[in-house]
Amino acid sequence: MFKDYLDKSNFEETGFSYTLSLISGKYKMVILYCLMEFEIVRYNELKRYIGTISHKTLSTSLKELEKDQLINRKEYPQIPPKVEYSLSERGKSMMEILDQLCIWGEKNRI
Amino acid sequence: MFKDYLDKSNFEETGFSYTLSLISGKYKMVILYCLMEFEIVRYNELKRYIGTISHKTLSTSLKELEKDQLINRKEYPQIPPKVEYSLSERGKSMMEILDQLCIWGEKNRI
DNA sequence: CAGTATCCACTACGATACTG
DNA sequence: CAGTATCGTAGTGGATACTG
Repeated sequence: MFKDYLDKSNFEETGFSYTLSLISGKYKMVILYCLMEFEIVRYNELKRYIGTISHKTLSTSLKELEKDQLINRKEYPQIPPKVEYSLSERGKSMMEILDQLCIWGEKNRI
Repeated sequence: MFKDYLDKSNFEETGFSYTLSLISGKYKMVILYCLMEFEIVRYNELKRYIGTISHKTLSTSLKELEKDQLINRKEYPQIPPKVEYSLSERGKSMMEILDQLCIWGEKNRI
């Protein structure tokens, strides 16, 4: 799979680079991780859970994750507003792969 | 594995975060990838192959990859200098996992 | 050949205030 | 509650020149 890079002579076009681009950013993986654990989470719950994240970063990260179809956003038209975030099926399938990285990291930490 | 995060309440401490930290940076994966394909590569070969990378980035990336023991650096004491880089066994084992991400990316590109 | 050193530019992110 | 807008900062990478 990696050797596709050679043929294309452009790393940006590989599936690997594409996958990484989906999770780049300081908090995207943390967000995905929270959604995996809690399944359905509201905006402020997420903010409280992660703690150190700013509104701006949480907001833009969620928008990008939604655009990349890794998460679902469900908005309830009511006052006060209520929005629930959850992993999409696509997001879940990616998380399965990423879990392997976690295992490697645990085993191979120096 | 991911749920270790919950127990630790600190994403930075997870194996996942650790693994990502090893490959963070614009070109580290590209370098690792080149070493996987060509096996033994000299500094300027690497530079020529990657093309867009600057000396500074290539130099610091190689140093960090070496420090993290993902690559080997072999220096021949001669004039002009000759240095060969290659994947370590540890590096190879990580690349096997990362290849999965490549496959996912190819299958799931939108 | 295999790097360092220096300076500059860009962007990601944080803090804070404001809004429907 | 669930965001957006604005401003400021810090770290990452690029261009270029220099060296053993």
